[in-house]
Formats: sequence, C-alpha cells, structure tokens
Amino acid sequence: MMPFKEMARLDKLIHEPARLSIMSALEACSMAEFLFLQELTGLTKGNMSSHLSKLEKANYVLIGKSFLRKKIPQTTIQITPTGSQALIEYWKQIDHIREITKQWSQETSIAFPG
Amino acid sequence: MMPFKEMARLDKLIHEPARLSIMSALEACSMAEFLFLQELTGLTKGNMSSHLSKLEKANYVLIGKSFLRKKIPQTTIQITPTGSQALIEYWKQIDHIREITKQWSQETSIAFPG
DNA sequence: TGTATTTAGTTTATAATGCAAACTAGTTAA
DNA sequence: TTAACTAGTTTGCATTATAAACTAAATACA
Repeated sequence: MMPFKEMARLDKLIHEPARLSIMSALEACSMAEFLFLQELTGLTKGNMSSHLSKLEKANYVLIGKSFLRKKIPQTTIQITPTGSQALIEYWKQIDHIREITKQWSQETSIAFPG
Repeated sequence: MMPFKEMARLDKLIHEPARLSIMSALEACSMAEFLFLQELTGLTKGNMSSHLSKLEKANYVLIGKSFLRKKIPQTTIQITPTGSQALIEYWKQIDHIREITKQWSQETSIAFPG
C-alpha cells in the first residue's frame, strides 16, 4: 500500500492531542487523580471529563470514584492494558509511517531526479 | 513545562491525518498532480479539494491550474518552503514530546517506585 | 443558624471540522 | 444530440472538541 494511506488508519481516539496527552500521562503514572491529570495536561475540567468518558467507553482507561475521608469526591484514573497496547500501537504506526515515507521519498528522488 | 501540555501546541493543520498524508506526499514529490495525490492518499476528490484549500490558505502549498493541450484542466500542487518548514517542525515536536515523556516517565517511576 | 464560597467534577450548547454527495463546466463517445 | 466521462468545487450533514453553565456536597464566616 502507498504509505500515505496508512495515516488514515491512525487510531483517532489516541491521535487527538488532548487525549494523546492524557494517555501519555497515564502511561507514565500507574494511577492519577483527576485534578493531577488536569494540571499535567492543562485541559479544562469539562474538556478533561468528556475526553475521559470517551477513553473509558473504549476501555482505554479505568475510572474509579471514591471519597477522601468519606467526604471529598476523588476520581482516579488508570490506563488499562487495552489502552496501553493501543498507545504502543499508535507510536509504532507513527514510526512505520515515517519510515516508509522516507523510503518512498528516496525511491521517488531516484525515479525523478533533479 | 509539563511535557503533556506541549501536545496541545501541535500544528493542527498538519496533525490532521488527511493533511499529514498530503503534506508528506508533497514533501517527497517536488510537484504532484491533483489526481496523483488523490491516489497516493486515498482521499475522495471533495475531501482532497477542501484540505488543499486549507493548506493553500496557510501558504503551506502552492496550487497551479493549467490546461493540458489547452483542454483538460490540470491542477498541480507543490509544497512551499513555509509548508516544508512546518512539516519539519511538526516531526521535531513529535520527537521532542516522545523524548520528554519518556524522561518524565522514568523520573516518575523513581519518585514513586512499585 | 443561614448564606456565601469553594471544590470536584458533569452536562449542555456552540463553534469548528472532516467528509462525501451533489453540483459545475467542459470533453469525448455513440 | 444526448449520454457519459473528467477534473475538480461547493454544499450539507454528522461528528467532535471546547468551555460555559450547571450540580452536589463541604467549608467559611458573620
């Protein structure tokens, strides 16, 4: 297949920058609180919340709600094995795309020099 | 800055997969015809056309219209120096993000082992 | 005690965007 | 002469990212 068609297959759930940053942060922390994650990513609360919902729906993250000292609500987020795998796949695909694009570029410059 | 905030700054004009494939293809070819580019990327004509318009508006590509044997319209597309630079910057930023994310990940696992 | 503010999120409304179907304008075929 | 093809553009629709508005509970303070 032509290398460029491969880009259309990138996992859009991960590709979106806000979610890519969430997923990357979660891959680094084994578990993160909502507010900590918000600070790391710089997203607004509403934005965080809706992106997390999408990731949860895809089973990329696990969201746990509990209460601190039985009072203050605390939401914790973990990446799931599915999510972790998807992130790895995503970067692998990015690498592959860059590699074959570079190859194709070289072949083209040989075929049509100057 | 936290690494994850950097993702929000990715050039969205290039980040979008359809346009990333257009830009990558154009970086490889010095000049491409509309239909050739369409075949390379697998995009529909309508889709190609609107993405190219956006890239043109940003001065990332140069679009030339001419007529083959004075009859058949032929659109040729070239990447501009601005576009080429933007693409290079984009990949540089991706690399940087991955690097600092990896670093941050290591630091975190030292700070919070287990 | 009551009311004002803060905290921790969720829901809603909006604006932007990607996408292909429908359209345009010209060419060739039957 | 009308039907079908070519090379693209425009339009309308569905999806999506975003922040503002909202909810529900806890605390401050007067």
